[in-house]
Amino acid sequence: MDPKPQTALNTAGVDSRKAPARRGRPPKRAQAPDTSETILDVAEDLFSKHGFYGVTIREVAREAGVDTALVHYYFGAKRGLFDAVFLRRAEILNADRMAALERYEREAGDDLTVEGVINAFLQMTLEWGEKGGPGWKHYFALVAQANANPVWGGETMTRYFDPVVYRMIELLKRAMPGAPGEALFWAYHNLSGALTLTLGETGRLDRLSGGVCRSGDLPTAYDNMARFAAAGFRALCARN
Amino acid sequence: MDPKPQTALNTAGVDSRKAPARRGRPPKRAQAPDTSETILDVAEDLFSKHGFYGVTIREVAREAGVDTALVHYYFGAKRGLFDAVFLRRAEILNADRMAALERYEREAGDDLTVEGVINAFLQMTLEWGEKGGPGWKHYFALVAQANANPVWGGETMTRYFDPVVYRMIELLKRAMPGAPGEALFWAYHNLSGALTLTLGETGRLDRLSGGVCRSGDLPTAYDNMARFAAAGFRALCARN
DNA sequence: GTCTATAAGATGATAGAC
DNA sequence: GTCTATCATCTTATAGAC
Repeated sequence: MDPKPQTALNTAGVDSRKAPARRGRPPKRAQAPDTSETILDVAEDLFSKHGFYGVTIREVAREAGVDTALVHYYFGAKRGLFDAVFLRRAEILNADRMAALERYEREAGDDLTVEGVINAFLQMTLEWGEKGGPGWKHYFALVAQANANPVWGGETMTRYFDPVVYRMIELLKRAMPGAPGEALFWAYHNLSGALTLTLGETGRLDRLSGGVCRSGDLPTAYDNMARFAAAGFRALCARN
Repeated sequence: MDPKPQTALNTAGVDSRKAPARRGRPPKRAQAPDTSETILDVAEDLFSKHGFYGVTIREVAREAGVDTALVHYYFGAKRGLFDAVFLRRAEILNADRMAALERYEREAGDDLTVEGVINAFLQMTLEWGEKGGPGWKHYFALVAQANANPVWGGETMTRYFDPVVYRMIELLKRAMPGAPGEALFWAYHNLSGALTLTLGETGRLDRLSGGVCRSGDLPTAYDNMARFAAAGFRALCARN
């Protein structure tokens, strides 16, 4: 029923990510872009564009060059495929973001700043967005839509991404001693909206600005987002 | 083929909105919650929860208590139904927001402030969200998802909502003389993300904060959003 | 305006051969 | 692991009666 459990999916090779130096016994199927990864890549692309109900198993199978039965063989029901897509990069991203926050904490010592924490929090989405290839772009577009979904969005985002948010808020509390917890949560809510809109790269800003600003210009987008959010956090957390 | 053109849809009664004092000849079918409005209400609810592909004409018809053929009779293809849902409140909202900005412009005279402009921009989404009933909540959830959609989101948001954004940016230029146009667009991008996440009321913040903050507490959400965004606009637009 | 009936095709999922 | 074949169901959409 479940020949390839979801929790093991992320151990397979991920496009564009350099494999660490090999130690001990080689992981299973480490040599080639295997079939299940191809299916996940195709599903990720299609789900990110058309949503869960807008994609058929047949389309995924056709684009991946396999039969529909094989998709069911690997992932069970359609929902299983979707969950596997969501989980694959979530685990990588979470580990990376947590490491970035901890690296910043170490390097900053007692001189934590709001800007520094926010930059550390945003750093890995910028890096994967810039250097992760189309797979990561599709994934981020999927996360952006999950964040906006009123039915399962809140629950999904909480389940996958809250731990790293708590870690960031913890550091922000040290950067702004005395900041009310409520204000930190509300400020994060605003940053979260800005971040997921940026992740989506929907092109709206391009049209609105007549081409002056580009959704795909991630360094500029993140620089502006970080400065906007830092000022916003300060404004909400200042005692008055 | 099109017995009820889309541009006329919004002239029918909208739930929860008080009709203005009647003048001249009464509008067609002003007396009852007519069938096509019921269909739109049901479709709005379902589309906002499950997206375009996640809703079937049969579901809409069943919930509305009519036959599927009647849905096609009023709105043509499924896409026509979706567009009609989207357009109905967009026209109302645009007129209201534009009026709110112009009212603020008149009242503020030469003393325009960043906070004032942002509050005027946000005012009507807060009011309809608070007092518009479930129909407006569903509509806002739908807009939130449109804003996050990478395929048609950018184009859709531009088409429906850009005029009022240009008006706001124009006023912000007067509140912050010398602000670079690029910075204003990037700042708006961040506000737009925060606003649509707020509109979605996905409940994520409730879980994240352990109940301390509530997505449905709109006055608090808008107050924090306005202060967050005002500080963000100032930070990005300051000459340095 | 509203319904019945139905066309014409797509869908998720599985059993079983290789 | 991979494919063929197939089931039972659901889908959008329309023609035509009332």
